[in-house]
Amino acid sequence: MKVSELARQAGVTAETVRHYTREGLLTPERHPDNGYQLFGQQDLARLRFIQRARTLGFGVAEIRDILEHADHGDSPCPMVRDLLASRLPQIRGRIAELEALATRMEQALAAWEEMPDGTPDGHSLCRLIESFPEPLNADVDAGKETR
Amino acid sequence: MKVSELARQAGVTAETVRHYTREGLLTPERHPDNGYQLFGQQDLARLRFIQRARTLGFGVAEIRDILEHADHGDSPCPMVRDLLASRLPQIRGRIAELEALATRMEQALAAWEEMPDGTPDGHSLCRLIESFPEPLNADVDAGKETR
DNA sequence: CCTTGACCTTTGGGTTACCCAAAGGTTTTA
DNA sequence: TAAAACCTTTGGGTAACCCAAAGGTCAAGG
Repeated sequence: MKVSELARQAGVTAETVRHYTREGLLTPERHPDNGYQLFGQQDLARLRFIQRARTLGFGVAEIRDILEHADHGDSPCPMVRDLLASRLPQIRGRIAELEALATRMEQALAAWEEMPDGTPDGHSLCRLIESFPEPLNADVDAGKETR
Repeated sequence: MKVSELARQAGVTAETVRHYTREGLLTPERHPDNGYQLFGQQDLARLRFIQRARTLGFGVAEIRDILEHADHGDSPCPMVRDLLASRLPQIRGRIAELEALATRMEQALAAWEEMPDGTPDGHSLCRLIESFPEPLNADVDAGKETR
């Protein structure tokens, strides 16, 4: 099957399939005449594996490593477990950060009630923001997600 | 003061200051002789404002808009509140996703106990991952953070 | 006075997981 | 047979910085 067909069967976009192919997670054959990429059932299984792994928080590069191990006949499971174990606390930490962020946002919105808009006067831009505790030189990137 | 001085006083890297300057959040003067960027107390206040705003989840582009409003004498507060209000549910949603991710990871680690490593055999790469429910064509990007 | 080391500048590339547009070849279908 | 639908590769964009390179500037010590 061709790119779009595989993509549809797995429920992803053709671009995503091409991306995984570029990254070496999928290695389709080429139709000798037109150069089209040809995928088989194996590739579909692989792609579904990739999706599950993504669901578990693995990155594309990590999944490539896992697949390469498996392709070499080595069990990737120990690696998988280690990655999972080391990543989990990071995720928990991230959750705590976002929780704190949400709390700060709620506080700001609540404070809004009893705070006038006030045109910026050179001393203040927006008290809503300025009345917050200083980041105090710590890790200040709690906001903004890539997704 | 120069870049590094400002950066140190605010507790960020010089690169970050340069980044904000490139993005137009900071507009230092230039020393006529050597072209060095010169920042004043105002810039320090501005940078601290930026830090607080980042803490509240605002993006650099948004902060630039906020600053521009203020610079034009308009109160940015209404904008700030709207941004906060619209972003909050997204953050909550993100937290729920990560919570689900952490739970899946814990399930996987727990399942590890009673599952042999098993060399990949063509039918299975790593049951630890494969025994998970299919993403079922939904939004499959719950993992991986940029930070 | 001059050398070093610390600091400044700009430019350009990397990070993550894709998305999207463009230009051009192929296949399918009406 | 011509248009619609799909394929290919290349290159640029996203968010918020980090880092290296090449080269100019400045403060202090010998």
